[in-house]
Amino acid sequence: MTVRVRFAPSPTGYLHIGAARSALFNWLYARKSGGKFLLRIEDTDLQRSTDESTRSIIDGLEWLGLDYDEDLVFQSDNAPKHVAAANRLLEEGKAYRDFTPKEQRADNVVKQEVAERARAQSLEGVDQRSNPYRDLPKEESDRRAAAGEPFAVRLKVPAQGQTKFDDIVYGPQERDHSEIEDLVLLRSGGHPLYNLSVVIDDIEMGITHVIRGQDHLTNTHKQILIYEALGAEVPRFAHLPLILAPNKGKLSKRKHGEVVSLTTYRDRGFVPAAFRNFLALLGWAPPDGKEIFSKEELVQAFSLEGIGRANAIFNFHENDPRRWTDDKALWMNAEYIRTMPLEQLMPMVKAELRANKLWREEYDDDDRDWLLKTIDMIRQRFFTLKDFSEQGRAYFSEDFDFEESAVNKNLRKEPRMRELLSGLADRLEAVEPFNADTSEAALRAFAEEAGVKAGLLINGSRTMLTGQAVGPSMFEIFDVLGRDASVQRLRSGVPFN
RNA sequence: GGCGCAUUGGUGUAGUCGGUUAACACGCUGCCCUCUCAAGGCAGAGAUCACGGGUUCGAGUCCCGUAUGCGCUGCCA
Repeated sequence: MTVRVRFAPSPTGYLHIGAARSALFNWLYARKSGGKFLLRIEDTDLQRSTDESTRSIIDGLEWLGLDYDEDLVFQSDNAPKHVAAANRLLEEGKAYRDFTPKEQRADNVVKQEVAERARAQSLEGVDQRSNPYRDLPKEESDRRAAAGEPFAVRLKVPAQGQTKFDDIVYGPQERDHSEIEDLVLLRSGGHPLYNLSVVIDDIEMGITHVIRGQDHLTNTHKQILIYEALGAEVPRFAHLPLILAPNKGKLSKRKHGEVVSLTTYRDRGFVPAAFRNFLALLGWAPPDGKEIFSKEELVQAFSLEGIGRANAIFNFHENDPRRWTDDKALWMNAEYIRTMPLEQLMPMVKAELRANKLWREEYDDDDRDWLLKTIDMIRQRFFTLKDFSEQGRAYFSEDFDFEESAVNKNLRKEPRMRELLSGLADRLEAVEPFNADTSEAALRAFAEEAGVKAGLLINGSRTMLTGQAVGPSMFEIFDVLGRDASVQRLRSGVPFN
């Protein structure tokens, strides 16, 4: 049997990182087992679904490198099949029409209301099979329907027994039928509801393994009931632990903002492979404790058995811009940026520079070697791709900013600094050839003659040339920037004004 | 309220059939390197394995209970 799995997001907003991880795990399992990874957009909630959201889901998957097989499926296209299935169950007496007038609920208070009603019911000991229409004679039901009376269609859950399944992650699960209400399959407008739709679509698509968030663990029993009523084969289930906010609460856009959106990571300079790698490690661990994985290695190492059961906390710091997302994610990204093959990094750097008008066409031919050398030098201390155009700006443009603290520390403290640097510029101008070694020799000699520590000139030069107090070795900067730019920047009085 | 699931240092995780000082990574501290900052190397702080019982010669590992968190309990998905 070939494995067929799917990622089935509802297009009601950005792609949540938790959803992205579900997609990843499904994809990994499919690739690992030589199966198919399918994508289905669950747009049955037409009010809330948007094309834009669908677009962002597809973009997000592409960014993460998760390619899907076969055609994209829109759940709404299958609505007729869902209705047909419900009608079949109705015909077979496995479902019934509920003529109870529909209750209107405001979406924002529904959680609370539902919980309260459930509490009240459990206190009163309400029987889940007590719906008066459950055993309405077929003739009467047909007659009332034909007369145009509105009704919902509910599944006739057996009064006795229980549903069981063996979750690949959470182990054996069972639930008594008495705890499950006769769930609604079709609402009174005739629209199919989630639990029906997923099941029909999963059957239709030949899904063999359902890998999804743990929030569906208890829903699974209802869905199994539908599979059974339909006489369909029940797939295997693997539920994933949830990703929680630092306060152990639900990670939501409303509360936590952009950190939960996958596109944020793309827009803020993450390398897709790095984020994918980070996501894989949230709730899953390989047997050998390895942490850095290429896509292929990840596929190779992945197994459903390695998935943990406890929810994971996504540990970001809301009020600290430097730690705006999980430390480990940031570290992982930096690790990728400084160690990945340069050829793979370059297209991303090019896009970043281009977006900030720092790209020059010569970088593709005449200055290619210079660019590679420069990128290789500065990438060592960068955390995101953004750094190439921000912290790295001085390497690509004469128009860069001086950090106030750097200027104070490295330039203003020494009153003679301006003349010293100007003197250094004179020396560098005479150096032949001009490179890291010769510029170092020249600077050290000049420092000795002037009676100052080399470090003073080195740090001063760094700030003059890059606007910053930190960065690569000064002599490598001289080498990369070249004689002309170096000398010119040393003489510019800009930061002193 | 009911039902379900979970609980190992700040975070992510490892801990096989129960067996000496609970492991790794991120983060944190210090030292080395050094022109700065990283990286790298070294050292270190931080966990009575949620709590309470029990089984056992011995429990993070098995059993029961409690607490806490999360999920479900909807004509939302």
